[in-house]
Amino acid sequence: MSKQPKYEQVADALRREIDNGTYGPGSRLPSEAELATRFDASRNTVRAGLKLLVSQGLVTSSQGLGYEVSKHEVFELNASRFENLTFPQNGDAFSTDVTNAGRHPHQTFRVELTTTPEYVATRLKVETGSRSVLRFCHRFVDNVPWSTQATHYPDWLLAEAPRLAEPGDIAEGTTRYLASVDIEQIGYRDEISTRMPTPEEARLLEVGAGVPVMLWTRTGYSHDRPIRCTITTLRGDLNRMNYEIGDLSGRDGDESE
Amino acid sequence: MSKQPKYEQVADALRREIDNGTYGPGSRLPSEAELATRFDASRNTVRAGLKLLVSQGLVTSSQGLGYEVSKHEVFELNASRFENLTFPQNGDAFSTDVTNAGRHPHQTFRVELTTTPEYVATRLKVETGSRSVLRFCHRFVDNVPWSTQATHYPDWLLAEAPRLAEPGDIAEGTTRYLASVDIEQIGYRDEISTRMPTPEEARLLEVGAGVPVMLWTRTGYSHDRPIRCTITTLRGDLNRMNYEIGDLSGRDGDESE
DNA sequence: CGCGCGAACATGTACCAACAAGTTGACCGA
DNA sequence: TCGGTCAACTTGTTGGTACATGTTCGCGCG
Repeated sequence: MSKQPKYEQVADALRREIDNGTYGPGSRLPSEAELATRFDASRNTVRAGLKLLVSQGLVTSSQGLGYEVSKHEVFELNASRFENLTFPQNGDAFSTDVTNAGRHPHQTFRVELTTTPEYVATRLKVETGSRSVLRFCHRFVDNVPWSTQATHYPDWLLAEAPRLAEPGDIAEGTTRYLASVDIEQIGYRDEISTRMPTPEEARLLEVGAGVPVMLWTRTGYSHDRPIRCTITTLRGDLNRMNYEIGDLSGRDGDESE
Repeated sequence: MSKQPKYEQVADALRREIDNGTYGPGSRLPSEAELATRFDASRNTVRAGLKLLVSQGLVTSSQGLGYEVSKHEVFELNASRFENLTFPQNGDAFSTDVTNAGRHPHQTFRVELTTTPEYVATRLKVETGSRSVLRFCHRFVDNVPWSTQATHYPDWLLAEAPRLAEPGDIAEGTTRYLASVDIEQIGYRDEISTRMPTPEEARLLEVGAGVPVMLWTRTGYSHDRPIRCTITTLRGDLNRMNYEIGDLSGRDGDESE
């Protein structure tokens, strides 16, 4: 019956104990040495089992401290609400949302002129190799890295909206600014995918092994062509995206009664 | 300068060679022994480096065969199109979409009466512990596991739509059937999150380490209350979700000219 | 009192060895 | 020719050792 490798048995036993609350979120697991004794296994074998749990995002490890059971607080992103169509995800909206949730927002901001990456060029319908303005944002909540956001604007747009290329925030928000020069975003297309972070992403978002990232690409359209492409990279363990479509009058029945 | 651990150097070197095409998608990496010689490291160290790449989803390993560079073919899910509101993701739609993409669809199907899980009960606004009909679907494309889908219908709905509890497919699709008994889905709320698969999910979807799953929950509403809750578990490496919101007439400008 | 150093303990890295188990292909016999 | 066996390769599992490095805490010295 012991066809299952020993390190998997270790992982399964610990997973069960995490699930049933023996080790709650935030609590520390016994040390590798203790587990080795308990399971009558070598330290290497126990480490293999723990590595499994780490790669599944259940626990994290830190040198000198031990293994800690992960806790996930999920932040909800309402991606389809009308506010987001008119004022999509500008820095102000982020700060407001986070503050409303009783948390402390923080972000760093940077503007560059770059050659358009192919992924973005396809979506903006501009030539690969053409230039675009990149407005990049690195966001934190309570000093925990939360997401990065890179918005590209095609260079033809600069003739009409030169302030996009200026460094620093646009106080009224980019969408409102664009509307003020008669460029209105009247629709968008979202693409959502997930994968493990690249080393660069792992560094920016400070995620360890076992935490995937969610990639959210929003391409915004004016009446006749794409005007922006925003790529948001979110920590998968901290975010959930919501879309509400159609008539949801029956949604909050228990609250409205 | 060699502060970086050797196994990371191995991983980085191989990652670079995968990125620049030295090892293309589907090709095999040199064996652990060869890499050990090349990097002047022990087999264990090389294995640690390879494990990193595996956990990042870049390569897969199989006993007796070696390491293979992953290839990702992404399947697009259009989640916000109107068809999906009226006929959301029934088996027929899945088969049609996949066949249109020139692939071979396949699915197994099962109907159960279960106690409603808390996650679902919250969304259906029924009491935890109440019963619901679970219609479960395990889907394959070209015999590769693609997704699982579990749709729960609250038990009060059975009085009006008894066929939901019958085993086997509903030929015209569940949404159309519900409409025929005057229960129309007029809106829905989608929630999307991502995480590493549980062992159970890894088994059903045949994903190895390094491939996250995407969780897609759709709660459908009639005019006055939730009528269904669908939880779809998708292989993260094979799927991308799309939402189109607002007016996208400018989207396909190059095609319509 | 406070500061620093070090002991004790945690995980991280790196190596070695041996055997288990899956895959492939060559070889040999019927 | 066909079929089976086996050698030679692959990765998987498990044990061991040693030392590096990060963290905590208490002891002792200034």
